[in-house]
Amino acid sequence: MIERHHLDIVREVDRCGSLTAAANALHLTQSALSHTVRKLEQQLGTPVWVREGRKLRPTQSGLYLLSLANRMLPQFEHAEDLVGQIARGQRGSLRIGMECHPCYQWLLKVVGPYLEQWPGVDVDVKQRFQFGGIGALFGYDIDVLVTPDPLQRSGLIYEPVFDYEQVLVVPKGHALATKPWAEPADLERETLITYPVAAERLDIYTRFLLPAHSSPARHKTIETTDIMLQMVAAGRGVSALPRWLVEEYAHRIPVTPVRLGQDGIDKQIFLGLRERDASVEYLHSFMTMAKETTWSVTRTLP
Amino acid sequence: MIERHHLDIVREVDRCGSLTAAANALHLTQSALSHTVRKLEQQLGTPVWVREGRKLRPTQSGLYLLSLANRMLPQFEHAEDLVGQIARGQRGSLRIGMECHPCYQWLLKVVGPYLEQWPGVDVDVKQRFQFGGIGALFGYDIDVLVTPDPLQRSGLIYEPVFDYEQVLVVPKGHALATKPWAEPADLERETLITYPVAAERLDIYTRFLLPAHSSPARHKTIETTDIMLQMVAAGRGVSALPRWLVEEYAHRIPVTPVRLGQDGIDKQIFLGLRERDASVEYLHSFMTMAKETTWSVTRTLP
DNA sequence: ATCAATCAATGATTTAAATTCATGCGGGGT
DNA sequence: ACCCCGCATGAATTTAAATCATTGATTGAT
Repeated sequence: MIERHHLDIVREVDRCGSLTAAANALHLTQSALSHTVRKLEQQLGTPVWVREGRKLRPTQSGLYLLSLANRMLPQFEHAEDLVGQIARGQRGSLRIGMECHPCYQWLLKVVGPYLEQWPGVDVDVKQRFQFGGIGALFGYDIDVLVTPDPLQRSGLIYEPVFDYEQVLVVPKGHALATKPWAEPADLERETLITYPVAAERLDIYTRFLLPAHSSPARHKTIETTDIMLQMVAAGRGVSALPRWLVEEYAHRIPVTPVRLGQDGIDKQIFLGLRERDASVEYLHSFMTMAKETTWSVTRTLP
Repeated sequence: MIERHHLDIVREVDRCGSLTAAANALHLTQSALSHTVRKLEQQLGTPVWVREGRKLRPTQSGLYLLSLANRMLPQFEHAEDLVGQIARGQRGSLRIGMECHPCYQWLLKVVGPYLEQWPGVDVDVKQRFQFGGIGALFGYDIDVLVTPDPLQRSGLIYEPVFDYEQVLVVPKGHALATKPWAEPADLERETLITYPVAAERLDIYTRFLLPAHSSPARHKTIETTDIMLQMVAAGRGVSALPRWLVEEYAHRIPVTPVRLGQDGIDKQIFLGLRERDASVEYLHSFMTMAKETTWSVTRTLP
């Protein structure tokens, strides 16, 4: 078996030109090196160096081992460096799970600066989970979960990252656009456009329509926020989104936010992660940056 | 220090799914593996697996080490295989030194079949040596020397590979072409074309012209055999080459061989190599094939 | 819920391997 | 001829690795 140590020896002997010098460089005695070399050579069945007087000349095998050492040792050294970075929490992969569709816009703003600060961390975003976001956390499919429902389970911890108001989105000039707030009954002649998720996870149902036993005239689902707002602007329906998101789009797309009910619907978004990961530096840093980013995002418009 | 053994462990644990199974596969006790793993982990400063009940889940570090193992271990295994081949003399590099210009044509015929029989051997040919062919042998710049001068030195051995007659080459229809042999005086009005080497190494000087105190009207040098013969055919001079070589070219180029002196000049070509290499299989095989090839080459024409 | 089976961790002991120490041998240089 | 210097080698020592024996924990079956 060729061991890493053997490659160390081959490289060092080549560098130093003699066994004795190499032994010093490797913090060994000349004797130890001599023994090791002899054992290696009889194991390989071929000399690694030919002894010409006091000089050593690498044989074919020696030359090959040298090239091997020059290829492999840097890989070992790089690996140790990398594992060290992982150990110090400076490197790893951060898989983010999203249970909050509109948060994608917010996430993009967090990830940009994050990638700059953590060049050693690869970020991935997943939006579909076979056993829900929490299952994905437990199953190590993701490392962080962005969710509005902080379901407490032992082994998981949550941190609130931002609050926002969920509002109705209507086209500019719509009848509701001028009212101070919308009533559930106002939606009974409207088409409601939502992301394609179960109704239980849509606040406009659970906290607005269902309590009033109302329902919209029709219900359409659309995957992406952009198209959704285009549809609203075109008068094809109304939707429910975070206020800050609507206000951000309002520059480009003629839509207006309307409060849902007199008191509005307030929401809170949490980051969840496994307890044992809480001390991992690059995960912790993501939490911190997420909260900071929030500040600027939710306040881009007065 | 990440050792090869550690990579073995990581790979085997991944393959087997448990420490105990991996321990068996590695012919170790469960305890030994456990100890080694613990030491490795505290050396790296990070766990390689997280223990979830009795299951092991690789950490980021573990996943990285696994990919490392899958890259590195095959290289080690391949290296051992290769060194084994070198040890058995089935692989290596064969650097041939040539001190005999026209022999290049002959060499080409040897090398072709040789490369087929020894797919693990790389062949290289060198024609210029700072300290002569023998110096190149001693200096390990070459492994085999093709030479007409078998200078005996301790540590070197020679084998004759073929005999041939060195002849004068004249254009077809030349005055000398019909004579049974040429005399030194015949060259006094001719241009002599040779390879660009010292006169001491040209037999036509040392064994033909100089003993008779003759010299040609002019002396030109040309590197390649083909051009040399083209020049001869064009009447620009005469040359001296092995008879078999001239006869081979005579099909395509209108030249004729003429004996040098009544008795002709007989030459012998030797292969020289270092004594300690004599038992290397692929070198020995080259010797054998060289002799065999000779037979067919020197007798291609009656 | 209990029990047996299986797996991992650990401490003590044994075994094996690597290293050192002391010494001999031989080639090169002065 | 002499003295370094570098490599080889055998015996002693130190260090590391493996085993044995045991424990605690988890899982699956009864």
